[in-house]
Amino acid sequence: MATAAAACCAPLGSASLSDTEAEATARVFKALADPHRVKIVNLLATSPDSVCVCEFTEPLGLSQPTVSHHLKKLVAAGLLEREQRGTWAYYSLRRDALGGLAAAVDLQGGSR
Amino acid sequence: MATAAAACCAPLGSASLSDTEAEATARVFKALADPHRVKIVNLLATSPDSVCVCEFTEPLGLSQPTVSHHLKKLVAAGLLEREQRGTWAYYSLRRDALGGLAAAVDLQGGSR
DNA sequence: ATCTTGGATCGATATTCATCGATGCAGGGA
DNA sequence: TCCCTGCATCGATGAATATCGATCCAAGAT
Repeated sequence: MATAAAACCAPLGSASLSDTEAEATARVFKALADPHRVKIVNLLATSPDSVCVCEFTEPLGLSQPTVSHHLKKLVAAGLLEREQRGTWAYYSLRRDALGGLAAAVDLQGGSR
Repeated sequence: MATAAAACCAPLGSASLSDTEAEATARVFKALADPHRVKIVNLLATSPDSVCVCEFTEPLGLSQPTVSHHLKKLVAAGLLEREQRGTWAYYSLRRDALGGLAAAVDLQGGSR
């Protein structure tokens, strides 16, 4: 049985995916189905510390409300974590969730 | 360095993702950002042979044009392969592409 | 208390997308 | 040749989404 896959979504190679499982899996993919959100994840993946909202707007070339919108979607998908420090909001990558997604996509380890 | 990641898209953990790379990666995720397409991939992943279009409509509960629409998106993303056999069109899973995606998502192997 | 600043929410808008009926098209009989 | 069948494309429609300006709220600082 897979280990981290349950932390994210059902593996693509599982015997028979229920409609609910397919929806849950699609929801995680949908969170990553935007270039800006891919870049957010990439920025967080390459940063050792959490990053505050104000540091995203410039590399993304987006307004602050739009950045908040994308961050909210990634948090809702379980891929990011939010932490408030005084006036600032810091976001960090949930690397276990990303690992779970990788396991769910991998047909070799995730299912068979 | 990663091996199969290039066959799909740039890894999420790469040093610095360009806008073009982020778009390419998001495009693959977008192909899987639909419950019906997730189920199509799951059906193909659990089937040893390729599957013809007519076999998808019933388990998906979709009309034939809609199924063709989804299949076309998955082929365009490089995840499926199409083969014509007489009157029928058979689709199969490109398991190497899915493996490449898994490698791109995996922060351990894909980038570090 | 007032001002400033960071960030979330709201409202509006333009674009993308999923879905299906109708149609077109190619291949295989009869 | 004509019909039938499987599949792709077209056109239309309703829903979801990305984006931003304006606004609101909370937390410090003066």
